[in-house]
Amino acid sequence: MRKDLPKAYEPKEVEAGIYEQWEKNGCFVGQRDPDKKPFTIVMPPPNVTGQLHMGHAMDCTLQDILIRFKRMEGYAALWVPGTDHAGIATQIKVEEDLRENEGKTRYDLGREAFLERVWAWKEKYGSRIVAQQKKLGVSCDWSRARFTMDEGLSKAVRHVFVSLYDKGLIYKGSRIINWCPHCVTALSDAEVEYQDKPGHLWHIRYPIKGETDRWVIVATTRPETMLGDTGVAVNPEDERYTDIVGKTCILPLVGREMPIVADEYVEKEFGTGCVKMTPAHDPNDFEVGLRHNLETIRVLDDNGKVVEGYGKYSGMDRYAARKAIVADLEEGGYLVKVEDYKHNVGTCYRCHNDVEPLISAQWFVKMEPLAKEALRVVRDGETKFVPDRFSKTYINWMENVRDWCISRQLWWGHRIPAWKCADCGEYTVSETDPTECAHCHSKNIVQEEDVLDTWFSSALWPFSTLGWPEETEDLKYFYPTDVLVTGYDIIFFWVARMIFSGCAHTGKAPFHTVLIHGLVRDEKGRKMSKSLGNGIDPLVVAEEYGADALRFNLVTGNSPGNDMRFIPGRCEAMRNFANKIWNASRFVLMNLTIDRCELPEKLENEDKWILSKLNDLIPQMTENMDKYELGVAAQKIYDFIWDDYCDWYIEFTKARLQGEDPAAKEQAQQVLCYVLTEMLKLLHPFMPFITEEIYQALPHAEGEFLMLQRWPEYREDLRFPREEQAIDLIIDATRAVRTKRAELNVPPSRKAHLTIATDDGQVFAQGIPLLQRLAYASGVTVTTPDAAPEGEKGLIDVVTHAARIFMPLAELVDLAEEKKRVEKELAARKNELAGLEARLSNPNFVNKAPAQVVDGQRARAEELKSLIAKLEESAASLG
RNA sequence: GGAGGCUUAGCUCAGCUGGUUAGAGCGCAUGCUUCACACGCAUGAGGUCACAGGUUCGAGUCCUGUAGUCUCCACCA
Repeated sequence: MRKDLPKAYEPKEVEAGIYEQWEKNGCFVGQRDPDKKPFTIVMPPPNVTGQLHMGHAMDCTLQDILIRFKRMEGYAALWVPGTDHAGIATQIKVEEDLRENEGKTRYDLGREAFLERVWAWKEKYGSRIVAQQKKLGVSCDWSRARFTMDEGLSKAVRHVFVSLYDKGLIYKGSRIINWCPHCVTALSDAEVEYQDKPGHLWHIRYPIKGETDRWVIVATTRPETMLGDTGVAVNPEDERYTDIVGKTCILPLVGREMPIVADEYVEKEFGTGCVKMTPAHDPNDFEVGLRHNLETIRVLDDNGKVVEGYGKYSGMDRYAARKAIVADLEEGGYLVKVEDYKHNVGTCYRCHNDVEPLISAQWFVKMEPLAKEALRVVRDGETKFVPDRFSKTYINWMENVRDWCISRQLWWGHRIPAWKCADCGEYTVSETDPTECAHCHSKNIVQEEDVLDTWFSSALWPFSTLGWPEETEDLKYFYPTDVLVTGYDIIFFWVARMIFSGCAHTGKAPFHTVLIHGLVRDEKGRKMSKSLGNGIDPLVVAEEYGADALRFNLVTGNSPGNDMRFIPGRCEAMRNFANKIWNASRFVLMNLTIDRCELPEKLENEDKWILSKLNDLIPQMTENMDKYELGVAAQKIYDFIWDDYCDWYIEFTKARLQGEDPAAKEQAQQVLCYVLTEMLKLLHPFMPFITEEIYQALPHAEGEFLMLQRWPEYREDLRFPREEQAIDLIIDATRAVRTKRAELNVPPSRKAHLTIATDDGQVFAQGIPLLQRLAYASGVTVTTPDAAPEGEKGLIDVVTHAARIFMPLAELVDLAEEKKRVEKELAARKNELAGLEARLSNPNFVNKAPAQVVDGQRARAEELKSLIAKLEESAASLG
């Protein structure tokens, strides 16, 4: 047993070693056990090339707390970790690296060689995030770690693709999609971020064919797209334009003849009421175009440059083209006016360049049939969001969900398992690579170049990681999983897609609870971001204050689903808390002569007091944990350890520990040790390192780990309400004495004899050793109220509801001031009592309020009466 | 345009299904080398719980409205 703990807790010295011990002893491994209930969490897989940031730290901490709690509760707990290949993000990083260091593009290398580079990159950085997670103490089962592009997971992806395709739920179609010309790929709707940007509204004249000096004036924010205009639309109700509907106008600079059509989509009030139609580059125009048979002419290529066939504009970047076109329009007299105009522009969530809507052939998942079941499980409560409000967010999105564009023009990812036949033009979609066209048996087939959206594979994460589509033992035992913990920012990207995927492919919702947390912001409330440079590295914090302090900070002081500000000062407070526990334990160990921690036969009042309070705490914490109120539970154990155990109980035991009675000494040690051990268990999910370290120093069975101990349970035999009250009286008295002494500036060294006049003589008599130490008493006399040393010279008294306590400190007191103070207190108490009595005499209150509340108020009224009586006596004695 | 959050002590935030005297951490003030801890101990100051109504015996908590603030979704050229 180690007793020579250093004076201050040094997390750096212990954390790594403890983690290694846990890992070496297989503490994290999820064991299928038919006698136990499973509890499963799958970790949201971080980006394989990413760094651990504060958001991950919070996410991991919450999961670790849950899984450690459930493990201690006796569940067969499994936490599956892993990483995500993160298509665009990773590919961009490698491409950047390639450009910077070798001046090459991915095309210079070719697909195969480029992918080798990405895999190398993955190997290099993939392990970094794992190492970082370990520093935080995460207790996941590393033997089951998965990567989204593992063989097994890739099989699952392929299986799902084929199955959806066969059901007609995956199709390839030409649609307006969001295109990022910088990343050169399609984006799903969810990957577009809208930003308010200042721009202009250009009013342009389009001459009407066959008429002189007549034209329509259209307003646009994107003049360069006019090259692709194939019509002009007005509102059918708009009387200004009824006569021109059906006529033809001529596109300036290009000379194209285009119809003027009437469509409800156009709003009369906006701009001029005439809208140029560019079906190939605007989703709304595309829809209008379909209704009126407008041509679809693409004028921008994949890189955002004007396509061939437009003279000098061809080859220009879209912004250069805009400039040139506006200049030419002005010169030709077509430009009527330019207004400043602020509008919302879609930008790429990766590179933040403007998204270019354009028509393109992409693969889609048909969402409507899939959304149905995904909605049902949430509406019916089979899957619950915590906090509940996020289910509204989810339902609202799912009800309005649009088809999911799943193809990405990237190389890094799961390549779409579809082969196009050069002869018949049909697709062959298959789980194994086909050698011939399934339709015409031609050998002339080519696989699609594109890969799948990253989220296509993450959507399968809860079951693909457990071996699906194979019927593995893990899948049978651990699936469906229990809780999914993630930030609200990826409810649509990820949670929603896991839910419908789970329902569609396994027939079950993948988890019953989604625990949503907020973002971690900086001290000023700003999002932590690379560009702002305000990110705080969790590992730096863990290094300085300890992983436990960081974890505790991340789960307390905010409520679920709300963003939290990361205040470094709070970490310091949590570090101090860790140190407090450390020193309390050091105190216990220094005084420990026993080698087993069992409750003694004989218990003093103060022992019963702490045991009773601990006993109360247990079911409360368990309930909080069950309701995912982790911060509340953490706060409760914090308060118990600091306020009850350290501030009072340890002080209480000193009388015995430093006394002469060996039996009393041992008895105090046993209770100290017992309560400490139980506290460590309750704190362990939150602060795993320090609790384990201390546990290892305390008497315990050889080779056992705290993390595998059972979560404490409520014990009927440790309920001591009477003793709890008794000690509360002693604490009240102690406080009253201390307050008075502080008011009078009496130094602790100046002890004073206390005379306590009380009806609870026995309680106070038993408390004499405690009072002596804590209330700076040189001696204590307990008498009845009749025998109070009223009016005796040199005595001043303080009052609690149970006692008047006389101290020989009168010479320090300004009697007039003292009288004022007592009278002020008296007035306040009388006021309070009056309020209470009014309530208690109200039949409505007495009849309607729960008995418990009424009794409580009656008891308080009695207390007040008793206090007032004593205060009156005290005031009287002051003359 | 639609939805949701937030507004409680100087600062950052708790406050579960309405129920005694609204809490914490930090900061502040005063005192303390009390033999676990100055990363500490003791004591204290500091709040008309954004505002206005309503429901109720009782509202920081529930309802309605107002103001400020933040976020998400949709997006009109």
